[in-house]
Amino acid sequence: MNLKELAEKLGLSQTTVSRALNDYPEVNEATRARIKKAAIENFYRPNTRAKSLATGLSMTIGHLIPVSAKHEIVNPVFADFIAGAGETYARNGYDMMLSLVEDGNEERAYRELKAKGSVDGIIVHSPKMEDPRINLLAEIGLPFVVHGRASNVSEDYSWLDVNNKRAFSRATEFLFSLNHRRIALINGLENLDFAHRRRSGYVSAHEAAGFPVDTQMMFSGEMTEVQGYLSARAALDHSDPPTAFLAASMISAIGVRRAVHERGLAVGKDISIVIFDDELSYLKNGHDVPIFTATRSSVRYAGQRSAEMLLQLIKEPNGGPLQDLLEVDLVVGQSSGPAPSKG
Amino acid sequence: MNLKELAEKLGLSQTTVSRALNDYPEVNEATRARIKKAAIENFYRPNTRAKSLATGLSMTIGHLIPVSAKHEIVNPVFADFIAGAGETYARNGYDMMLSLVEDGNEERAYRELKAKGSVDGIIVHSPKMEDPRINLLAEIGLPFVVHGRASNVSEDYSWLDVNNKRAFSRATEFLFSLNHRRIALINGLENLDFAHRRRSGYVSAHEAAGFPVDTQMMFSGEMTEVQGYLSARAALDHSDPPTAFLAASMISAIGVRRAVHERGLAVGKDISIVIFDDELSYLKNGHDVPIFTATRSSVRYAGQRSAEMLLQLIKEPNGGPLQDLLEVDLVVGQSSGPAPSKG
DNA sequence: AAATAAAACTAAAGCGCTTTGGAAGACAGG
DNA sequence: CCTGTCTTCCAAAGCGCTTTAGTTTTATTT
Repeated sequence: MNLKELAEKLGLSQTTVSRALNDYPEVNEATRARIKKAAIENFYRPNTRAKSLATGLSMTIGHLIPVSAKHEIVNPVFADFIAGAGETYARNGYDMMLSLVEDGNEERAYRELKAKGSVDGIIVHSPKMEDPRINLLAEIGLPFVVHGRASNVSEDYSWLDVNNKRAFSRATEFLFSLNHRRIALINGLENLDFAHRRRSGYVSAHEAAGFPVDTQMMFSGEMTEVQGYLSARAALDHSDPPTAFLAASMISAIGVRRAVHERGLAVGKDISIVIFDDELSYLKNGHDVPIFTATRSSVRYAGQRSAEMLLQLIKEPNGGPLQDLLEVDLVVGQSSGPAPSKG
Repeated sequence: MNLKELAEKLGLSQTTVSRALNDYPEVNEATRARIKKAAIENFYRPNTRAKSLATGLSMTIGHLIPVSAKHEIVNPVFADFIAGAGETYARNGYDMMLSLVEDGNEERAYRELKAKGSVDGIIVHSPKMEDPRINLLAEIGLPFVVHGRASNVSEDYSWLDVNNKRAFSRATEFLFSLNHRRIALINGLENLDFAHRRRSGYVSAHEAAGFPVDTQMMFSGEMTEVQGYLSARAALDHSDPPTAFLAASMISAIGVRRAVHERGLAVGKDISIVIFDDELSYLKNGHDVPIFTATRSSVRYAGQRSAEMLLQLIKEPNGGPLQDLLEVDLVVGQSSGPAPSKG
């Protein structure tokens, strides 16, 4: 059933029917009611493509997921972020389009999206430190919100980020307060902006406290279980091993824990672990008592907020860049304790 | 730059330009070359909405993710499945649309998708045991492929599934061969079809071997770490505790391992764990030696294959239902060993 | 009752593409 | 030179909607 058929059925013009359904004022309330009733009864839904062509709005948001050809990893926080964003889109009548973009193809992909008119706005995932995509998108003229930030970008742009630096300095300070002095950092890939900020939080806490940082205790890689495991093993193999680990995600930490157990060490006693917890729905940090002591911030909420910001930006393109910095909670769990006294 | 402008620039009609770009024969090769060159130089991309309206094809595949309002969990295998499917779509010029559909809203959501004309086909995720969506989709008349199967469905439909039953009977038999007789099953939600099949594999292996099954050793729930942990704890609390666990996913198994460690038991020695491994990119089952003994099947590949099948189905709607049953590998890792002798 | 304003409706254009149905030109055969 | 056949191009319709510009009907005022 399309508009024409519905209009004929009602003995009205397409114009009136369209206006009635879109709540324009110039239509009698009685006829509007009649039209809406008929629309429901006939399960009429305007064809999105036609509507989109007529209005110039696609009512679709694009999510561009960078995939590196080398390490084909899908960021695990992605699923929960999408779930959050998806809720917001659904509530506002927007669709969500996903594109996997290979490293190096980004510019073409973004320009194409604009040229093809398939989205009204974009969420940028996993920004790199100096991410060319941001200047590019500003140039292209598509509204966008970055999940995270990029460090050395000239443009003023819209973003939603977690205060990664503060999260990691707090976590580091917390471990200091338990007398840990040798803390291994299991970080994400440090060409990604968030990992860079986390590292800087870790470093600045050391500097503020006057404790030395040892680059040999700083590990960086994909945030996988295996990477966490391998890094932790390397750290524990060091002649002066750490008494604590600071892990960038629940997943890395699971790898760390595996390495620690393998050595016959007890988590929370011999070795403390503090993590950054994105509150992934399938990897919750325990049910009552947190498994890991953590700085916590819901990535699902981040998805929701980012989506809201983007829709706002689409509605008011000159509303200026929107920015939101989420603070983390520090929750104390079973994985941290005072540093074992030497000897 | 749209078609009209490009045509004017070239001093040709829209018809000719359109035909040249779409490789229709009735255009001189010289002019075709000239047109294609100009298209590239001007970064011309046909507007998808207009094209879609004209052709009646949306060139978009819909993925409908069921989300239950109660347990807001996003299936973790989803990200990798999407990554696989996304590759295939990109290669074939298709876009991917994601919709989160709340339990109970499914019928409306699916009919809407058809009525709005926003997709050419659908991938159905997480089929329940008697999933009404399948008959519904057949009725609606949208091509679809189910990732998994539904058990009691009258229609003959297209699906791609892992041989879950065989995977779990093999895993069970493997544990039997190591003299385990008391094996706890940590399963997914058993109203989901795959979990049902896995259970039936576990049960049938017991029956074939003549060993009794104890429903108190069978656990079912969301496939989260916490659920794995809680189930394992309950199993170990039993007066006659298991010597082995069969876990439906890497994630559940991580929870199981946590519970086992908590009791001071050693995995692979006191307690064996065998898992079903979807080869999630961020939760690989070890790097050289597998962490867990596992039945293994790549969900990313499943995504790729499902997408290929769907595109095939769209191309040839009468190509009959396509079906593919993937077999698993059994890989032996560090988490399994002979059952400890009693006393 | 006529004049005016407001309300309720409609015809048709337009969004950017594809595609149908021709038309014009080139070329060959008789 | 005429006819017929290809080849190559084009004008215009159509996809299903929104929206502009305009018309008719109803209500309000004088």
